[in-house]
Amino acid sequence: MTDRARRPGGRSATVRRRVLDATLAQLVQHGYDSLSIDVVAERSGVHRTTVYRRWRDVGGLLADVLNEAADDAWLPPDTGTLEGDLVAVNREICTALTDEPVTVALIAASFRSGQAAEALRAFWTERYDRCAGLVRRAVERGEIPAGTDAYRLLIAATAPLYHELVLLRSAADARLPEIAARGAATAARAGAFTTR
Amino acid sequence: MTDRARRPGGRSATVRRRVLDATLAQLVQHGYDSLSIDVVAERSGVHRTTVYRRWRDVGGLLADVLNEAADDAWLPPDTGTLEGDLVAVNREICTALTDEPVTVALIAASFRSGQAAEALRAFWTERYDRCAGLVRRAVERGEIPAGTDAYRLLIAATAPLYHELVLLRSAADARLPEIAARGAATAARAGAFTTR
DNA sequence: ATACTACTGCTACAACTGTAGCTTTAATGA
DNA sequence: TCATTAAAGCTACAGTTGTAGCAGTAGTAT
Repeated sequence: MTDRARRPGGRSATVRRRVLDATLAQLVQHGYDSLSIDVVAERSGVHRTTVYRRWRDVGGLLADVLNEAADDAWLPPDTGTLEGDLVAVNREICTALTDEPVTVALIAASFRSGQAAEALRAFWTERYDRCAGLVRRAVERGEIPAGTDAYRLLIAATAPLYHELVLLRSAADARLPEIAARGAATAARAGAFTTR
Repeated sequence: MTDRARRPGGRSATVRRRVLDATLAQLVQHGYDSLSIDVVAERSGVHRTTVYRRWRDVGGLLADVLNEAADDAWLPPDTGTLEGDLVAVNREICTALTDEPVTVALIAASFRSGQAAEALRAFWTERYDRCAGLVRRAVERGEIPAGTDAYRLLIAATAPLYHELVLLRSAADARLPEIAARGAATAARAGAFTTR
């Protein structure tokens, strides 16, 4: 890991690039079930044993893909109201869960790979941290009481989406983002997420 | 499946019993990662090929275990208030997710096995259906407006638990059931889950 | 009793997964 | 340019997973 930084254009770096590209391409084209070290190795032209050594399993591959993708400048939207912000965030989550295969694949992999579980946890923690500003703005506007626990509120707003789309696998209802956001915003206004 | 009913004490039935017992025992003792057709076959004394034929994969085994377990007389608690009922339900979910290995194992398996996914979906649908009575009582008491969508309310109350304990794998906070239930109940009282 | 049917047991095999040990190659630094 | 070193490539192998085809056996019906 540290060596890749020391030799940015070196062989290790190109190998990593080829392998991660192959992983994502395979995932997009043939789905999570088709992902295996052997397939990715073949597709990338990198030898099996090399992939096994550096990434250990499919979860490791996906974790690396996610770590790279997480390294962006994403910030939660600012629509002017708490509920509007939450709806916007939920719409993005909805898209990620229905259109992007990486997210669901990583959730699946997280049950079989410690690396994937850790990468996913880190990713979500970071995103929820960035969303804390959204809650702060709502407090400053006086929409919700000071002392509102940002994390609890954000979980309440987003968890129903994961529950329905990932665990229950219900048909994706387009109103889901609004309903979940409205519920959480309503509860927050009534002070249900204040810590003290 | 239908034949097992026709020959209740027959060889097929005893084979099924031995295999399901072995599956559950293995799961409890050594965890989900240790579950494989071969291990279960060895442990049950039933031949590998038989288990492969009848259950196909680990997801099939777990699905059968769950189907059997789901066939009980469970009813949601009646504490006299909506929030009390939701807290009680959440406490049960919390126990199931932290103490009982079957639930989490089935969630994990549901990403790799259609049978497991379907069994889980059916299980949850049934439980949410049974919980609808809890919402109806709250409406009759005048706690929440008529027209409240029971399913949405129940999802809002329970989803944060699954999100934190299964997906985020945060440390189990004992206050989680209360917080999630309070949020959903508060939103419901304010009419956030009414359909019309 | 006996034939019939459904299911289990058995053997063998093919494919996939993961690792060990060694050789070769490429990047680095003197 | 050349020695050093880290990482990639290669071969071979062991273990696991899943399947096909056939033989044997328990339950059912006449």
